[in-house]
Amino acid sequence: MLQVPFIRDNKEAVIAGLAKRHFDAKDLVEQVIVLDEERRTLQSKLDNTLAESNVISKEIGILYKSGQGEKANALKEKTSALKESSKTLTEDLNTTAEKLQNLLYQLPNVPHESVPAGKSEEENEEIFNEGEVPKLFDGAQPHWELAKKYDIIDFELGNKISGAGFPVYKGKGARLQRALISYFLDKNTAAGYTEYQLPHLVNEASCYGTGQLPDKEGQMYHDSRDDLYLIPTAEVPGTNVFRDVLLNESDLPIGITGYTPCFRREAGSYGAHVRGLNRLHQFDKVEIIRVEHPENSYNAFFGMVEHIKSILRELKLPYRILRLCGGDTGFPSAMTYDFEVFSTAQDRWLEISSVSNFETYQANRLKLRFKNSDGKNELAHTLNGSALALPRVLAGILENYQTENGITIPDALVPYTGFKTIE
RNA sequence: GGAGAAAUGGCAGAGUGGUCGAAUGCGGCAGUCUUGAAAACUGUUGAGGGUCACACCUCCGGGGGUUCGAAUCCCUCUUUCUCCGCCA
Repeated sequence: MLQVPFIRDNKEAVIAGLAKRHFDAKDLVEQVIVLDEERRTLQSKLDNTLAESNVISKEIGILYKSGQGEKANALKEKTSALKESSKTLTEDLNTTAEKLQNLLYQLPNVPHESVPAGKSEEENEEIFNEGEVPKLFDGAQPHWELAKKYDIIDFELGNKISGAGFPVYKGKGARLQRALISYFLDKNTAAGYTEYQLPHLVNEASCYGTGQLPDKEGQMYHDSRDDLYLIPTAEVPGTNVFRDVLLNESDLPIGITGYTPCFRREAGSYGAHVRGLNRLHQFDKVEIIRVEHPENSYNAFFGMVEHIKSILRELKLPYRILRLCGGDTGFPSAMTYDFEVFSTAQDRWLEISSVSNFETYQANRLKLRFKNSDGKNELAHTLNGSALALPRVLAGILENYQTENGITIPDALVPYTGFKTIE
């Protein structure tokens, strides 16, 4: 959530910045400023009313103590009018504050100045590309065929047990999943991230904290009986570790990593691109999350990008990095880079990681602050990235490492799988 | 699931109707001392709104109520602890 004083002081810059998303913020921004003024006027009226009644209450106390009950009773009558007006003012204030809040929820983050304008994913820019696309033999297959051929993922069985989008991993497929999780976690902890095991169900406040609510309600599974949400990503419980937290400047930077399953309703998704592992209702992901000093957050961002590069390099997967344009950058993010692995058999790129700097946007909702060197409380910056999402990495491995005699396991994973091929 | 107790500042912990935004201790910050550090001593130190800055207002788990006045009394919800039951 953007901060009102920031909007007030940088009105034109905010509108111009959001225009890069093809988001017309002009009316919203105007309304925010008007409502905020209204809010402050009401607040100060209410404050004055309360101040007056506080003074009278004190007088009454003193009068009673000195035995002047009659005078005290006379004063009591004065307070009833004050009570009435403070009640009305409070109601007005709450209404105004709520309206303002709802407007603020509708404003996405202002993209970083380096983020190019653009409407959709077509305008994302490839900024890096590494790894060799293998020349596959004739008859190479997409991963869903390979999964069946080697009996390592059973989509039909998942259909029976749960429904579409809930695959069952079996034998070496299951082991490979577990290997990837351990491998990613080891890589992340070696890079300084602290491993966390986080809840897979979270409450409403946590969803507001990271911005899943109120916007993306329909994308999450919800247990209405206990009012809990299944996490769509470890970002939600992981970032809410820092909700309502006041840090010391010396605590920064903080990096945590965690493996969780992720649950997404994916309402509205359809078509050939959702086949196999490409899009699932339940999938596994290892996430990295950072809390940073505002001055260092972009260094940290590029550090995360380098870290993910090093993993993909070690797995020897062909990948590219996209700098997302304004229109494709997620609502709360100021800057996002996507990583995509090349799926040779499908002849297309698959997103496997997304690294974002949210600057203060999440921290403002979370109330995540640190005490800066002036002794003032200042909002921290939050960042996160996948390191990495499993299904499409698995798809990439299966497809790119296939041979006529089976699937070769990348060297870096062999210590984790305990086997070198799937045949 | 049943019974009881509790929830106060970064942490611990006093405070049962008015002068309490809240004693005290720890921690943090600044200083004295020291070559430096530690210890000791002195001072300082909650958050939000508001203001150029003050003033002022709000906040003692959340919400509601009683009262001229609530951390303190009442209702309710949530959470934690103890005991019992159940259980991976």
